[in-house]
Amino acid sequence: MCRGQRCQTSVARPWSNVLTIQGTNKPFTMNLLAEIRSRFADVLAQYVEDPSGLIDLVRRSQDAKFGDYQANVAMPLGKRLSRPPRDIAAEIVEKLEIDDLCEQPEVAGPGFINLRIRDARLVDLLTDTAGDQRLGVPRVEAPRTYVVDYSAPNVAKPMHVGHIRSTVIGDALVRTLRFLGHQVIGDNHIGDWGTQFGMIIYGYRHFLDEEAYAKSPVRELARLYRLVNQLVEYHACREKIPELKQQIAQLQGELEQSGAEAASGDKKAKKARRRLESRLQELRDQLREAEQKVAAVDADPMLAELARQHADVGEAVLRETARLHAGDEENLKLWRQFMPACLREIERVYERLGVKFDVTLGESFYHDQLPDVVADLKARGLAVESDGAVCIFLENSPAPMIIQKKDGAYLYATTDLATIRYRMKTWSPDAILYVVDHRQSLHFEQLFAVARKWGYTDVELTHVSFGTVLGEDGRPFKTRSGDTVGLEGLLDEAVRRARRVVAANDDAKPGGPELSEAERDQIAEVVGIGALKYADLMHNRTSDYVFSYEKMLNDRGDSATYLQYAYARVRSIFARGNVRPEALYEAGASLLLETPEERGLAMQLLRFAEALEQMLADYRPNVLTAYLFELADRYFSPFYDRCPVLKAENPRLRDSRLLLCDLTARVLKQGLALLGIQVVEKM
RNA sequence: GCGCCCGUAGCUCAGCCGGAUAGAGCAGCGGACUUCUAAUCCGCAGGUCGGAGGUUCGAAUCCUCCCGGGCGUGCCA
Repeated sequence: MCRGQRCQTSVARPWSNVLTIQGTNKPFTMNLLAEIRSRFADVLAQYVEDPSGLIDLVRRSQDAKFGDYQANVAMPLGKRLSRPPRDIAAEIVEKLEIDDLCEQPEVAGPGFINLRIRDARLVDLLTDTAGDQRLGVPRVEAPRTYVVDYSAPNVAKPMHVGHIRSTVIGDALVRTLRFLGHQVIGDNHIGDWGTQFGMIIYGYRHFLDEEAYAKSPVRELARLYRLVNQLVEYHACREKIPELKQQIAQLQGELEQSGAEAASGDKKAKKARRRLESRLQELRDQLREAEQKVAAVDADPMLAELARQHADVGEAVLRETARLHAGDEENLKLWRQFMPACLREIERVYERLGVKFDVTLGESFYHDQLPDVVADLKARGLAVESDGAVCIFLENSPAPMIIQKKDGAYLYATTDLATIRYRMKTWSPDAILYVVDHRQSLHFEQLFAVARKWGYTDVELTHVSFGTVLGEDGRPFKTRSGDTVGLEGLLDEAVRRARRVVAANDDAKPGGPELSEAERDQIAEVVGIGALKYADLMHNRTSDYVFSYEKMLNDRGDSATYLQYAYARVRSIFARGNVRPEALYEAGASLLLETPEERGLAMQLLRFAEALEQMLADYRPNVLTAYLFELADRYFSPFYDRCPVLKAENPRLRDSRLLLCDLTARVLKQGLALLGIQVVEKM
């Protein structure tokens, strides 16, 4: 495994067996918000039949001056019961049995109920949290079985930046679901049966450099893929260019005609004109791209000659692919020969990213099940032939789902259906999550609808969609020919930048550098990879993702680096003070929450479970990154700034603050771990 | 044409099944290192939440229309 992981060996361990919990015997795990909500549910049941809708209105307060939690239930109730909301609020407060947990609730404004957790309770709860390996995060009462379908690259093609999102988001979901006690099967549904193998097979037959292949099969296969792909594109582009030019000319003509109408000020004409213009621009971009690809080959005499000799390479590649699918022995043999190298290639990237799958069942795995899937759907009357293709027509769907082409070939819809059937039969999951970009939302809508009709009604099927990877120009990211931003290159760049910053920071330390070269390397790996992942996870996944080195490798502000640094600073307090966290617990250190900073930090630490629950409610890792950043920035920073730890006024206060430090470190570490991001003890 | 998504500070974004004064980061300005790591902290400035209506005690959030952008839409994945 990568070097980064070894950095953590001396990290604080949980020590739940050391701590004696005072005042309670129940095994402690508590989601504070959930507890408060359940108290309210009891009271609300007296007002409405089903309080579940109202219960969401019990939530965390935005501002400390409104207490820790607030219930906004009185206003809608007032409406429903035609009574003054403030009266209802007062009545609810009267009936509420929450005295053990909170101060006397206050009614404010139009009927807000503000709750402040009792300091003594806060101390108890946090003491329990400190003694808990799981940091107060309960295991779910009813564990579910999840299949998470993520990453899914096409093997035999180099992985690029577009693969980051699915991989990183999926990994975070898998880790977090598992931490909460669910059973999770992480499945990498790789593309291992597509046209790219036709390309490689063709390349292998015509352009193989045997010496290079013997030396590094992966590299040679990648070269063959790129070469054949370039030739195929060359011919395709050459064919397309006249067409494009004609379309452009035609559009220009239309545009000139529409000019007069638009000038008349008619709104519709103007709009139509704008649409024409943008379509024209699109075509021009396509033309420019095609011309560039052609020019790149023409400029290289060797390539140009190859292109001339292999004029029908596009057709030939499809033929090789079809032969593979038809079970041709020769091609199958080559496929089997290539696959291990291809798998090793992606595995190397996953290892570096620290991502592990439980199963890797790609398209090829389902290949021989496809005829039966189509036959079954036909037999049930779900699928019918139309224009020679086998289609499934759905209500409210703009197009049918095609599961077999008129030439007999299957499509990825077919594979996806076979995959659902296999997963249901094999694991009987309660939920299948597809971490796939949002451009495929129609496909999943149809897929899920068909699955329901097919009889799989008892499973949650969710498309965990995410935004498109955009280039710096704001256009959808595309690999420029010959200038691919490979994923590995990106990782290298991230680590290289991190290495520079690590070194600079270490050199600038007042007492002189503290890190060896090897340590610097380890830290750079953890920091670089962490920055990359965090940049992705911190955004709402539904937003488009603008690819930018600057942003992805951000090491300041709201970034993984900031959190890792916060962790290292906390840990350095223990190093500097020569304190083992375990010793605090053995000595029975207790908490004192006397300043707003200490209380605020304590409260935030207690909310870890809430953050995780909220993250999983919509499968949104950015909820957790936001929680962690808030913990470090809004709560820990002021504490660190104003509450001296090692130089606290007295030993009791010092120990209390050390406990807060330890908890902060553990929550940061655990939270980042759930995001697939590591920490280091020193940076 | 139809469908889905988006429009919030100069830039990048959070907040969106209605809640109290709309938040961060970056960039800008001003401060803080003989002090538990300055990859830091403290402070200042910055907004008609694309526009117009509507729903109501309350709208960035829900509804309608409009403007602007992206994506998808019968034989790619």
